[in-house]
Formats: sequence, C-alpha cells, structure tokens
Amino acid sequence: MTVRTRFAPSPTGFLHIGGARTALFSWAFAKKHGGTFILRIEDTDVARSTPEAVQAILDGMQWLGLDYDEGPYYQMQRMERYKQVIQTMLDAGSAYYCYSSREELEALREQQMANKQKPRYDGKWRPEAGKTLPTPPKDIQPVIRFKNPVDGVVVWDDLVKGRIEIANSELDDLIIARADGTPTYNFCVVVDDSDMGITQVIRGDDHVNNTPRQINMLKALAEIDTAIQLPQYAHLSMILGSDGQKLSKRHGAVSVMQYHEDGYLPEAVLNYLARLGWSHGDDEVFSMAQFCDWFDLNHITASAAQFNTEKLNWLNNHYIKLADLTELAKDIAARLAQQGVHVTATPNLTDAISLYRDRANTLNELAQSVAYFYSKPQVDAEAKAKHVTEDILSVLAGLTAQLAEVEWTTEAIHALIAQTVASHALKFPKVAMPLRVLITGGAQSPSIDAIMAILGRDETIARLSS
RNA sequence: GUCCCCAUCGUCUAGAGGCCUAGGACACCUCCCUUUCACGGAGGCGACCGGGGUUCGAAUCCCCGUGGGGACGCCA
Repeated sequence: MTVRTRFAPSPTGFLHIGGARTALFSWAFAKKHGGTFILRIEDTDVARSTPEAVQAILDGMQWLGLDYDEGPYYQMQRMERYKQVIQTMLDAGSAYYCYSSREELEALREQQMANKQKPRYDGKWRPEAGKTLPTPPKDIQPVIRFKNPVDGVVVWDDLVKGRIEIANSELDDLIIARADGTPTYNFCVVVDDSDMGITQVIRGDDHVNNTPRQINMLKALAEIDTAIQLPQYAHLSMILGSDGQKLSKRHGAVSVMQYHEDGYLPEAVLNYLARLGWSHGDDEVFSMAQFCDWFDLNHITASAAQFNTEKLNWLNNHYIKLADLTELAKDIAARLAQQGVHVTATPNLTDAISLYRDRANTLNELAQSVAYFYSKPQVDAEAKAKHVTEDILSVLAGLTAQLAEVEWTTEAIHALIAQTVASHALKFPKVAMPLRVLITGGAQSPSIDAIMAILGRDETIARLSS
C-alpha cells in the first residue's frame, strides 16, 4: 500500500517548533517510502482560527522546505461531507441526539470531580434496548454524540510507543456535532483520515487519548462502509523548553519564523529537529536527503526531549560555515540594512564574511560582526584604555604614515606591521592590539592585516588617525 | 482524582540479554595551534531513578515504588 501521511495543524497560531518537528517526521516518512504528504488545515474552531495563522503555517513550512504533495485541505470546506457521514451514523444507530444542556453537563463534571471520579458523560440520552428515553426539551438544540462501545478494550500497536490498551469503560460518548450542527475535531479527523486514505497517522502524543475514540468511530464507520481501513498510529513525544517545562506561548514556543529572524538557517533547524527524538546511530550532522533516506519510526524516542539552544547554535555555525558565500552575503546585507547599515561595493562583503563566518553562531551575529566595515565602530573604551597606550602612539603614527605607501595586500600589510614590531623591539600583539581596537572597535577579531586589506587604505588610515 | 505515556552523562542520544571497563554529540574544563578572540586538533569531567524478581548473565525482560509528562471541552 502506498504511504500517505499528513500534517494537520489548527490555524490558531504560528507554526511552532513542536509542530514543525511533527510535520518534518510526517514529511520524511512519506519521502522515505515514495509516498504522499498531505497538508490539512483543521479550522473547525471558527472562533479561534484565522487566515493569518494559516498563512503563518504555510510560511513556516515553506521556509523549512517541507513541501506537501496534496492540499492544503480545509475542514471548513468539507462540511457537507461531515454532515453526510453524521447522517449515516445516525441512521445506523452509532450516533444519537443528546439534549443535556451545558449547565447540566457542567454540574455533572463538577460532581464527578468532587467524587474523585473521571469526569464523563452519564449516557442520559443514549439509546439502549429496553430503555425509555426522557422527552426532549423544546428549548434545547441537541448535540450529536457517538455511541461508544461500553465493553472491551481498544488496542493498537503504536509505531513509537508500542502496544497501547485502553478500556472502553474509560471512554464516554463524545460529541461529534455541536448544537449548531458543526462537527467536532475527533470526528472530522476520522472522516478525513479515512477519506484521504492516510496510512500512518504521525502526530503529537497529546493525541494518544483521542486515538481509542477515533479507532472506535472508524470501526463504526467500517461497519457501514467495509472499504474503510484503520491507519497505523505513531505518537511523537513532546518537545520541552530548555527549562524542562512544556513549550507554551510564554515558555519559548517560538514560531519557526522567529528562528529565521534570529538568524538561523533552515538546514540547521531541520537537522536539529530531526535529531531531537530520532537517531541514526552516532550521526549528528546530515542533509535532508540523507535524513529522508534514513528515516524510520523505529528509532524515535518515546520520551520527551528538551530543547537545547546551544546544540542548535553549534549546528547553525556548522551550516553557516558551509553556506554558499553569495547567498550568505545577500542575507547578511539584508540583515545589516534592517539595522540601518548599508553595504557598499567596497569593502567587499563576501571577503568580510569569509573572515567571520567561522565564529558566528547566527546570521545576526555574523551581520553584527561585519557591520564595522560599513559604519564607524563604537570603540570600546576599556579596550582602548588597555591597548592604545601613550607609549605606542608614536609607533602607530609612524606605521600609519607608511600605510599610505605600502602595497595594499594582506601579505604586504603584515610584513609592514612585522617590520614595525621588529624595529621597535616589540612583541607583535603590542602593535596589533591597538590597531584592532581602533579599526574594529574591539579587542577581538580575526587577523588585523586581513581586516585592513578588506577595509581599504583610506578608511584604515582614517580610523587610525582619529 | 481517574486513565494513559515516559525514565541512560547538565542536555540530545547509542544501546533489541553477554560486543558495556556503558559509545557519540552539545555544553563545560585542560592542553596544542595562534596576532587577541574564535575556528580547528588532542585529552578530560560526566549517566543506566530506587527496590525486588527472571536468568549462568540485565542498561536491556517482568513487578512494585518514586519522579516527570499528557488526557479527561459543544478546543484542536
């Protein structure tokens, strides 16, 4: 059977890092098996869904390069289909109208909680053989509930967690259509996964408790339509924040696009996410092509994983070092422009980047570190006091004068500095450090001669003369 | 509260009963390289949650405990 997987976010916010990983695994599984990856937008919660959120999800997936083969499907556009299925269930007796009011249900829940019981529907309107149902009140619009089996257990072999067994006695008759007639999540998922021929449902493990309900509905549907088959399920454990707490809006569950803004390469984020909860022996760094080739559900960890920015940084640095220089320069120029620093043809940006890329964890850091090539640096006062001392000023003046004459190459500049150092019987850093401070603004930088070569003669002399 | 899931270095993980003196990566520390800081190179520190079983043998299987997480909506 051809593999068909899906990613089914609800558009109530941006695509966060956990959602991105779920999408990534689903995507990779389809790729690995030459299957189809489907995007489905679960927007039945009209009150919370927004077009902006849909766009944010689309943008996030595009940035990461998680392309889908089908979709996006929108559940709101499938209303007729859901209503049709609900009707067949009503006709088949696997669903029924329930007239319990919200207040009534709320009171029931509170009472059960007070009795330390698991809150659930009491089955008041559930039809049973030989049971007389109450007379429906006129002022209440009924909801429709699924008639869940009372006995037995629901069992499935979770592709990540192994065999999971949940007793039907733990489940109640869930609402599949609201009073206004709109279907609810668990029901839509079942219809969609079935209609779309999903073979592996790969999703977050907060859905484990929904799975037995969905399986029961699927089985009920399968009694009506024998072509319906159960998918396999793979429940991914969640990603925790760096503090070990659940990722949430106020707990670092940032949008994947925030990583873009913060200067992370999609390759790094992808590689990091792939490795978070999945492994291939000791392999740490790999391309998406390699990942898709290796990916399997057997090597997914069942336990929750904590997000670690330092490792992401390390990977990001790795991919920055590997990045195409021209592409990198384009990105860095844009980031500099955002800060009001405009890149000019000289000094050469790609040369400047080559000098700094090895030490940058993010593109923002990289942009920051080459900014002084295009705007006067703010000279660090402490570094200046320490390195630009009285006794060295005359040496610098002499050097500056010679700089006007020297051939403008890294080698020639280096030779000139070395010669100055020698003629004054100094140590190399004694001259290099003040140059560094005056030219770059700080005490840490790559080789100062290489920097000067890129910066240009006039600007170098200008900075040394001020 | 009830049900479900999970448990190896600080973190991500390898580990399918003997290959484990528990391996790798990030972080951290030391040294080397060096023109400062990085990069890079070489080392180091550092873990099987606890208790019972099963077995000749357990990080690996079973049970109990503990700890963490999730679910219990006319949200998804």
